[in-house]
Amino acid sequence: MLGGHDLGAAGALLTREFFARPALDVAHRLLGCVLEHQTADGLVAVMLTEVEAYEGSADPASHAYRGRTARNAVMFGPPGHAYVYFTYGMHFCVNLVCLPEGTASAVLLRAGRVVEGAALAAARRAASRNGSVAGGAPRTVADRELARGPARLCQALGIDRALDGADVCDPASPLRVRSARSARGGPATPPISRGPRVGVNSGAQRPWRFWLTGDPTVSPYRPHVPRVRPKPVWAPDRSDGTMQQ
DNA sequence: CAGCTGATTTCCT
DNA sequence: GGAAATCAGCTGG
Repeated sequence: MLGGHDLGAAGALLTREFFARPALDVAHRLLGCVLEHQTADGLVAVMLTEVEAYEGSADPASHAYRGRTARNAVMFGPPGHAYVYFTYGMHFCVNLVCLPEGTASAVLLRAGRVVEGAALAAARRAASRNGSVAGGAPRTVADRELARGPARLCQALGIDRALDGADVCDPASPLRVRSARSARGGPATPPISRGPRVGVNSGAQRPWRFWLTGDPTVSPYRPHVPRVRPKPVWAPDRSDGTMQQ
């Protein structure tokens, strides 16, 4: 939707105060809010449908559990900034920092519904697949799959480490968050479900994942499963008893 | 749909 | 050196 005039229901930017509270509090309030990223290619916006709260020093599943590092430094900074990290050698995930400077809680943005820039989002998602499709029909990405999962959400929005530390409360920032549209004939508070966080080991019993009940863009739940030994084999005996690696 | 596996690199013990 | 806040492709039921 292009903003012609009087989008009365268009959400205002979330304030610093909104984020200056515990992550558990911020998490469920973020559901229904809109994350948007403006780039030279255009604007992509998603309505958040799934989030997870991470406490800092008190939460063994948090990246900040063992203190400040180069990677997680932004989490210890002021609220309302994006903490973007790189994982599994290929994926980015984005969090929004909570609580005052000095503490390190944050909310992981796990999924959303694309509400603007769907064509650009789909192009980014498809491009990450194969770059160019030779001869065959390009695989299309279903609308509901565009931002279904934390790494997919970052792909659809074009988020990477360059946005680590971005202030999402600043109107001049390329990455911003708008409040949920107030009820205009709709329910003021949609039904929210909660359950254990995805893919975490320590602290898996804490039900700190929140999502919009029944929303098709919410990612499927996967419990944490440690991978088995990757290389049980070694080079045949060469009589010197040495092994590679 | 459930389940398994490879990809790929950064960070920390 | 190993695990990681993941995803896509493939197999089999």
